[in-house]
Amino acid sequence: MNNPILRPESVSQLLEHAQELAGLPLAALAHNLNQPVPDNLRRDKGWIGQLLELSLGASAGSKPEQDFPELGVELKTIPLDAAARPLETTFVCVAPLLNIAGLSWETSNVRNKLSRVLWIPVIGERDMPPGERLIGQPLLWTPNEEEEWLLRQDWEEIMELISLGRVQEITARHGQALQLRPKAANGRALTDAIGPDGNYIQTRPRGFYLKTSFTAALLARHFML
DNA sequence: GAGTGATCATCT
DNA sequence: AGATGATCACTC
Repeated sequence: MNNPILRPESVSQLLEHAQELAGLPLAALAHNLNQPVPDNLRRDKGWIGQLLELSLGASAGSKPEQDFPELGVELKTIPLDAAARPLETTFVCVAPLLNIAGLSWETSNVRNKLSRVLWIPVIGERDMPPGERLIGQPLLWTPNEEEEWLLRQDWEEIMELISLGRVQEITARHGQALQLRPKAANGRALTDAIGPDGNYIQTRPRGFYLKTSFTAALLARHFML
């Protein structure tokens, strides 16, 4: 077992730690870290992600930054079924709905977060107890030209609609790789956005998510090599 | 409320 | 069965 708590000093060290976890059931990792193991994720949706953050020494917190800012790496766990297909979309970051005039893809939060991602697959069906799910081989990924092009097209299209006051028209069907969906504590959570007439409206906070077809493809591209 | 970690619950 | 829209826990 690698040393928890210590922050990795280099990307290679981080990757080594992640590789040492491969094959381990989540319950074993949790026990080593003195963490409770829930029977299901219904009330602990972030349990797996937070367990891996703790194990790999990621900075906890709610700052809109990468998990390892000094390394330029974002950590993401991704649930896979037995066929290595993603069971869920991947949350990237919240979407700005106001003051977006000067934003560009190059400086966007989406591009920053996805510029380098350490993917930690977690294998297990939805009905499998979290503790029994297995940690898979990690993948350090940077979007290739085609992937970045796709992400950029989607981001620009979605952001244009938002800037035009059409956020309420955007559904999860927009975009090939990236999609916009609600991201909130519940349906009563509201925030300001631009309305159809250029005025302010109240709407649900939104987040950018990677579609499963995109993450499935990027995982396949690497693991089939 | 806004951000982090995400999966749940329901509809098609 | 897979995707969409809704929701859970926690921190600040």
